[in-house]
Amino acid sequence: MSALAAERVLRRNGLRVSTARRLVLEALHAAGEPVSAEQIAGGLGGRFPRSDLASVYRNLDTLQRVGVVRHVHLGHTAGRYAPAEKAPSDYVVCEDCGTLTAVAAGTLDAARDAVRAATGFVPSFSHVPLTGRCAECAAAEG
Amino acid sequence: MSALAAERVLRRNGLRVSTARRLVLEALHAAGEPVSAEQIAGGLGGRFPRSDLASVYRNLDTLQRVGVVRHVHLGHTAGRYAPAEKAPSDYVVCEDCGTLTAVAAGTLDAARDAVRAATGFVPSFSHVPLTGRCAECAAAEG
DNA sequence: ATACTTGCAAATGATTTGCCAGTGT
DNA sequence: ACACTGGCAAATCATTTGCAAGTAT
Repeated sequence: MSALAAERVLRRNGLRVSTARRLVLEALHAAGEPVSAEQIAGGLGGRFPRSDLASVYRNLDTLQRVGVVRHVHLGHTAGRYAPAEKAPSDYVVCEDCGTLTAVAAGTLDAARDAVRAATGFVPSFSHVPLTGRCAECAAAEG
Repeated sequence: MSALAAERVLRRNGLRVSTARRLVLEALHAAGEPVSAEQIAGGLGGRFPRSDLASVYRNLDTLQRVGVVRHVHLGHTAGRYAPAEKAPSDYVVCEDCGTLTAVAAGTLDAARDAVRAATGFVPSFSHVPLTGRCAECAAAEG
Protein backbone atom coordinates (compact mmCIF):
# COMPACT_ATOMS: atom_id res chain seq x y z
CA MET A 1 0.00 0.00 0.00
CA SER A 2 1.51 3.29 -1.09
CA ALA A 3 1.24 6.55 0.79
CA LEU A 4 -1.34 7.45 -1.82
CA ALA A 5 -3.44 4.37 -1.23
CA ALA A 6 -3.27 5.16 2.48
CA GLU A 7 -4.91 8.53 1.81
CA ARG A 8 -7.75 6.75 0.09
CA VAL A 9 -8.23 4.61 3.19
CA LEU A 10 -8.38 7.72 5.34
CA ARG A 11 -11.08 9.27 3.13
CA ARG A 12 -13.02 6.02 3.06
CA ASN A 13 -13.05 6.18 6.85
CA GLY A 14 -14.33 9.73 6.96
CA LEU A 15 -10.98 11.02 8.17
CA ARG A 16 -9.26 14.06 6.72
CA VAL A 17 -6.13 14.03 4.65
CA SER A 18 -4.17 16.80 6.29
CA THR A 19 -0.66 18.06 5.66
CA ALA A 20 0.51 16.65 8.97
CA ARG A 21 -0.90 13.25 8.15
CA ARG A 22 0.61 13.20 4.70
CA LEU A 23 3.94 14.10 6.27
CA VAL A 24 3.79 11.16 8.65
CA LEU A 25 2.95 8.79 5.81
CA GLU A 26 5.72 10.11 3.60
CA ALA A 27 8.30 9.90 6.35
CA LEU A 28 7.22 6.37 7.17
CA HIS A 29 7.60 5.32 3.55
CA ALA A 30 10.84 7.22 3.01
CA ALA A 31 12.47 5.54 6.02
CA GLY A 32 13.85 2.13 5.19
CA GLU A 33 13.02 0.68 8.56
CA PRO A 34 10.70 1.29 11.51
CA VAL A 35 11.19 4.78 12.97
CA SER A 36 10.27 6.47 16.24
CA ALA A 37 7.64 9.17 16.64
CA GLU A 38 10.43 11.56 17.56
CA GLN A 39 12.29 10.84 14.34
CA ILE A 40 9.15 11.55 12.35
CA ALA A 41 8.46 14.76 14.27
CA GLY A 42 12.04 15.80 13.55
CA GLY A 43 11.42 15.37 9.84
CA LEU A 44 13.65 12.31 9.67
CA GLY A 45 16.67 14.48 10.39
CA GLY A 46 15.86 17.29 7.98
CA ARG A 47 14.54 15.32 5.06
CA PHE A 48 11.05 16.54 5.86
CA PRO A 49 9.65 19.61 7.62
CA ARG A 50 9.39 19.01 11.33
CA SER A 51 6.02 18.70 13.01
CA ASP A 52 4.58 18.62 16.49
CA LEU A 53 5.36 15.46 18.46
CA ALA A 54 1.90 15.22 19.99
CA SER A 55 0.29 15.43 16.57
CA VAL A 56 2.64 12.80 15.25
CA TYR A 57 1.58 10.45 18.04
CA ARG A 58 -2.07 11.25 17.40
CA ASN A 59 -1.70 10.65 13.70
CA LEU A 60 0.26 7.47 14.12
CA ASP A 61 -2.56 6.27 16.30
CA THR A 62 -5.18 7.26 13.76
CA LEU A 63 -3.25 5.63 10.94
CA GLN A 64 -2.89 2.49 12.98
CA ARG A 65 -6.61 2.34 13.67
CA VAL A 66 -7.40 2.33 9.95
CA GLY A 67 -4.69 -0.25 9.45
CA VAL A 68 -2.18 1.54 7.26
CA VAL A 69 0.49 1.83 9.95
CA ARG A 70 1.73 -0.53 12.62
CA HIS A 71 4.14 -0.19 15.48
CA VAL A 72 6.75 -2.59 16.73
CA HIS A 73 8.60 -2.95 20.01
CA LEU A 74 12.33 -3.16 19.56
CA GLY A 75 13.81 -3.98 22.93
CA HIS A 76 14.07 -1.17 25.48
CA THR A 77 13.94 1.65 22.97
CA ALA A 78 10.93 3.80 22.17
CA GLY A 79 8.25 2.30 19.96
CA ARG A 80 8.91 2.27 16.22
CA TYR A 81 6.38 2.76 13.46
CA ALA A 82 6.23 1.47 9.90
CA PRO A 83 3.80 1.30 7.00
CA ALA A 84 1.61 -1.77 7.45
CA GLU A 85 2.87 -3.47 4.30
CA LYS A 86 6.54 -3.13 5.19
CA ALA A 87 6.07 -6.37 7.11
CA PRO A 88 8.07 -5.93 10.33
CA SER A 89 7.45 -9.64 10.75
CA ASP A 90 10.26 -10.22 8.31
CA TYR A 91 12.75 -8.94 10.85
CA VAL A 92 14.29 -10.21 14.02
CA VAL A 93 16.01 -7.88 16.48
CA CYS A 94 19.40 -8.35 18.14
CA GLU A 95 19.30 -7.49 21.86
CA ASP A 96 23.00 -6.76 21.90
CA CYS A 97 23.62 -4.55 18.90
CA GLY A 98 20.06 -3.59 17.95
CA THR A 99 20.51 -4.80 14.41
CA LEU A 100 17.44 -5.73 12.44
CA THR A 101 18.02 -8.94 10.54
CA ALA A 102 15.75 -9.85 7.66
CA VAL A 103 14.51 -13.43 7.57
CA ALA A 104 12.66 -15.28 4.86
CA ALA A 105 8.92 -15.34 5.56
CA GLY A 106 8.77 -19.12 5.43
CA THR A 107 11.24 -19.42 8.28
CA LEU A 108 8.97 -17.77 10.78
CA ASP A 109 5.98 -19.61 9.41
CA ALA A 110 7.60 -22.89 10.36
CA ALA A 111 8.27 -21.62 13.87
CA ARG A 112 4.74 -20.31 14.17
CA ASP A 113 3.23 -23.59 13.06
CA ALA A 114 5.37 -25.56 15.48
CA VAL A 115 4.14 -23.51 18.43
CA ARG A 116 0.55 -23.51 17.27
CA ALA A 117 0.51 -27.26 16.78
CA ALA A 118 1.92 -27.89 20.24
CA THR A 119 -0.05 -25.36 22.29
CA GLY A 120 -2.88 -23.76 20.34
CA PHE A 121 -1.16 -20.43 20.88
CA VAL A 122 -0.70 -18.48 17.65
CA PRO A 123 2.51 -16.44 17.74
CA SER A 124 2.68 -13.20 15.83
CA PHE A 125 6.09 -11.79 15.00
CA SER A 126 4.82 -8.42 13.84
CA HIS A 127 3.93 -6.45 16.94
CA VAL A 128 6.70 -7.75 19.13
CA PRO A 129 9.33 -9.15 16.78
CA LEU A 130 11.45 -12.14 17.55
CA THR A 131 14.30 -11.06 19.78
CA GLY A 132 17.67 -12.66 20.42
CA ARG A 133 21.25 -12.49 19.23
CA CYS A 134 22.38 -11.88 15.68
CA ALA A 135 24.99 -14.25 14.30
CA GLU A 136 27.84 -11.81 15.06
CA CYS A 137 26.89 -11.13 18.66
CA ALA A 138 26.14 -14.77 19.33
CA ALA A 139 29.62 -15.68 18.11
CA ALA A 140 31.27 -12.81 19.99
CA GLU A 141 29.93 -13.79 23.36
CA GLY A 142 28.52 -17.10 24.40
CA MET B 1 17.98 -20.87 42.81
CA SER B 2 16.21 -20.07 46.06
CA ALA B 3 16.01 -16.65 47.63
CA LEU B 4 18.66 -17.98 50.00
CA ALA B 5 21.03 -19.00 47.26
CA ALA B 6 20.53 -15.55 45.76
CA GLU B 7 21.84 -13.99 48.97
CA ARG B 8 24.95 -16.07 48.67
CA VAL B 9 25.46 -14.72 45.17
CA LEU B 10 25.14 -11.18 46.47
CA ARG B 11 27.80 -11.79 49.13
CA ARG B 12 30.06 -13.46 46.63
CA ASN B 13 29.86 -10.28 44.57
CA GLY B 14 30.72 -8.01 47.49
CA LEU B 15 27.19 -6.69 47.67
CA ARG B 16 25.23 -6.35 50.87
CA VAL B 17 22.27 -8.42 51.88
CA SER B 18 19.94 -5.74 53.12
CA THR B 19 16.37 -5.94 54.34
CA ALA B 20 15.11 -4.19 51.22
CA ARG B 21 16.94 -6.62 48.96
CA ARG B 22 15.69 -9.64 50.85
CA LEU B 23 12.18 -8.26 50.52
CA VAL B 24 12.49 -7.97 46.75
CA LEU B 25 13.77 -11.51 46.50
CA GLU B 26 11.03 -12.91 48.72
CA ALA B 27 8.30 -11.10 46.83
CA LEU B 28 9.70 -12.31 43.53
CA HIS B 29 9.69 -15.90 44.75
CA ALA B 30 6.30 -15.64 46.43
CA ALA B 31 4.66 -14.34 43.27
CA GLY B 32 3.74 -17.11 40.90
CA GLU B 33 4.48 -15.10 37.78
CA PRO B 34 6.50 -12.07 36.72
CA VAL B 35 5.51 -8.97 38.71
CA SER B 36 6.02 -5.23 38.24
CA ALA B 37 8.31 -3.05 40.35
CA GLU B 38 5.23 -1.28 41.65
CA GLN B 39 3.69 -4.54 42.83
CA ILE B 40 6.88 -5.37 44.69
CA ALA B 41 7.08 -1.92 46.25
CA GLY B 42 3.46 -2.34 47.36
CA GLY B 43 4.41 -5.52 49.18
CA LEU B 44 2.52 -7.66 46.66
CA GLY B 45 -0.74 -6.21 47.89
CA GLY B 46 -0.08 -6.48 51.60
CA ARG B 47 1.65 -9.84 51.73
CA PHE B 48 4.93 -8.06 52.42
CA PRO B 49 5.86 -4.72 53.98
CA ARG B 50 5.92 -2.00 51.36
CA SER B 51 9.16 -0.40 50.28
CA ASP B 52 10.34 2.56 48.28
CA LEU B 53 9.76 2.28 44.54
CA ALA B 54 13.10 3.84 43.61
CA SER B 55 14.91 1.38 45.84
CA VAL B 56 13.00 -1.50 44.34
CA TYR B 57 14.11 -0.44 40.87
CA ARG B 58 17.69 -0.05 42.07
CA ASN B 59 17.63 -3.45 43.71
CA LEU B 60 16.00 -5.17 40.77
CA ASP B 61 18.78 -3.73 38.68
CA THR B 62 21.45 -4.92 41.08
CA LEU B 63 19.91 -8.38 41.26
CA GLN B 64 19.77 -8.55 37.51
CA ARG B 65 23.42 -7.61 37.20
CA VAL B 66 24.46 -10.56 39.34
CA GLY B 67 22.09 -12.75 37.39
CA VAL B 68 19.55 -13.83 40.01
CA VAL B 69 16.68 -11.80 38.56
CA ARG B 70 15.52 -11.14 35.04
CA HIS B 71 12.92 -8.91 33.54
CA VAL B 72 10.50 -9.60 30.72
CA HIS B 73 8.52 -7.37 28.44
CA LEU B 74 4.85 -8.24 28.37
CA GLY B 75 3.30 -6.13 25.65
CA HIS B 76 2.52 -2.51 26.46
CA THR B 77 2.44 -2.93 30.21
CA ALA B 78 5.21 -2.01 32.62
CA GLY B 79 8.20 -4.31 32.78
CA ARG B 80 7.84 -7.44 34.87
CA TYR B 81 10.48 -9.12 36.99
CA ALA B 82 11.02 -12.73 37.99
CA PRO B 83 13.66 -14.92 39.65
CA ALA B 84 16.16 -16.02 37.02
CA GLU B 85 15.32 -19.70 37.34
CA LYS B 86 11.58 -19.24 36.82
CA ALA B 87 12.28 -19.50 33.09
CA PRO B 88 10.00 -16.88 31.54
CA SER B 89 10.98 -18.52 28.26
CA ASP B 90 8.43 -21.17 29.06
CA TYR B 91 5.66 -18.65 28.56
CA VAL B 92 4.03 -16.97 25.61
CA VAL B 93 1.91 -13.83 26.03
CA CYS B 94 -1.47 -13.13 24.49
CA GLU B 95 -1.70 -9.58 23.07
CA ASP B 96 -5.47 -9.56 23.41
CA CYS B 97 -6.14 -10.83 26.91
CA GLY B 98 -2.67 -10.63 28.45
CA THR B 99 -2.74 -14.28 29.47
CA LEU B 100 0.53 -16.05 30.04
CA THR B 101 0.44 -19.49 28.49
CA ALA B 102 2.99 -22.09 29.51
CA VAL B 103 4.61 -24.04 26.71
CA ALA B 104 6.81 -27.11 26.86
CA ALA B 105 10.47 -26.15 26.58
CA GLY B 106 11.04 -28.40 23.59
CA THR B 107 8.43 -26.56 21.58
CA LEU B 108 10.33 -23.31 21.57
CA ASP B 109 13.60 -25.16 21.01
CA ALA B 110 12.29 -26.38 17.68
CA ALA B 111 11.29 -22.87 16.65
CA ARG B 112 14.64 -21.51 17.80
CA ASP B 113 16.55 -24.11 15.82
CA ALA B 114 14.50 -23.46 12.70
CA VAL B 115 15.33 -19.76 12.78
CA ARG B 116 18.99 -20.31 13.66
CA ALA B 117 19.46 -22.82 10.88
CA ALA B 118 17.93 -20.50 8.31
CA THR B 119 19.50 -17.20 9.33
CA GLY B 120 22.23 -17.60 11.94
CA PHE B 121 20.15 -15.45 14.24
CA VAL B 122 19.64 -17.06 17.66
CA PRO B 123 16.23 -16.19 19.09
CA SER B 124 15.84 -15.90 22.83
CA PHE B 125 12.35 -16.16 24.25
CA SER B 126 13.28 -15.10 27.75
CA HIS B 127 13.77 -11.36 27.65
CA VAL B 128 11.03 -10.62 25.15
CA PRO B 129 8.71 -13.61 25.20
CA LEU B 130 6.88 -14.88 22.18
CA THR B 131 3.79 -12.76 21.62
CA GLY B 132 0.59 -13.50 19.77
CA ARG B 133 -2.90 -14.79 20.40
CA CYS B 134 -3.87 -17.48 22.85
CA ALA B 135 -6.11 -20.25 21.55
CA GLU B 136 -9.27 -18.59 22.93
CA CYS B 137 -8.61 -15.14 21.49
CA ALA B 138 -7.48 -16.58 18.17
CA ALA B 139 -10.75 -18.50 17.94
CA ALA B 140 -12.83 -15.52 19.08
CA GLU B 141 -11.55 -13.17 16.41
CA GLY B 142 -9.79 -14.01 13.19
C1' DA C 1 -20.38 26.19 8.14
C1' DT C 2 -18.95 22.46 10.82
C1' DA C 3 -16.54 18.97 12.44
C1' DC C 4 -12.12 17.13 12.40
C1' DT C 5 -7.20 18.61 13.33
C1' DT C 6 -3.35 21.09 14.89
C1' DG C 7 0.00 23.21 18.04
C1' DC C 8 1.32 24.23 22.55
C1' DA C 9 1.28 23.34 27.36
C1' DA C 10 0.47 20.59 31.01
C1' DA C 11 -0.49 15.79 32.73
C1' DT C 12 0.72 10.85 33.12
C1' DG C 13 3.20 6.51 33.83
C1' DA C 14 7.50 4.17 34.06
C1' DT C 15 12.00 4.47 35.45
C1' DT C 16 16.23 6.98 36.89
C1' DT C 17 19.12 10.07 39.59
C1' DG C 18 20.95 13.34 43.31
C1' DC C 19 21.66 13.68 47.93
C1' DC C 20 22.23 12.81 52.56
C1' DA C 21 21.07 10.00 56.37
C1' DG C 22 21.14 5.02 57.73
C1' DT C 23 23.25 0.38 58.18
C1' DG C 24 25.55 -4.08 56.87
C1' DT C 25 30.22 -6.03 57.24
C1' DA D 1 34.69 3.11 60.75
C1' DC D 2 33.45 3.15 55.85
C1' DA D 3 31.56 2.07 51.83
C1' DC D 4 27.44 0.36 50.37
C1' DT D 5 22.26 1.35 50.75
C1' DG D 6 17.74 3.30 51.64
C1' DG D 7 14.32 6.91 51.46
C1' DC D 8 12.50 11.04 49.53
C1' DA D 9 12.26 14.56 46.06
C1' DA D 10 13.20 16.03 41.69
C1' DA D 11 14.49 14.80 36.91
C1' DT D 12 13.92 12.24 32.55
C1' DC D 13 11.67 9.63 28.68
C1' DA D 14 7.90 8.10 26.10
C1' DT D 15 3.30 9.04 25.41
C1' DT D 16 -1.23 11.16 26.29
C1' DT D 17 -4.60 14.77 26.99
C1' DG D 18 -6.99 19.54 27.41
C1' DC D 19 -8.07 23.41 24.82
C1' DA D 20 -8.42 27.23 21.82
C1' DA D 21 -7.33 28.34 17.07
C1' DG D 22 -6.90 26.46 12.21
C1' DT D 23 -8.49 23.92 8.08
C1' DA D 24 -10.22 20.09 5.11
C1' DT D 25 -14.59 18.92 3.17
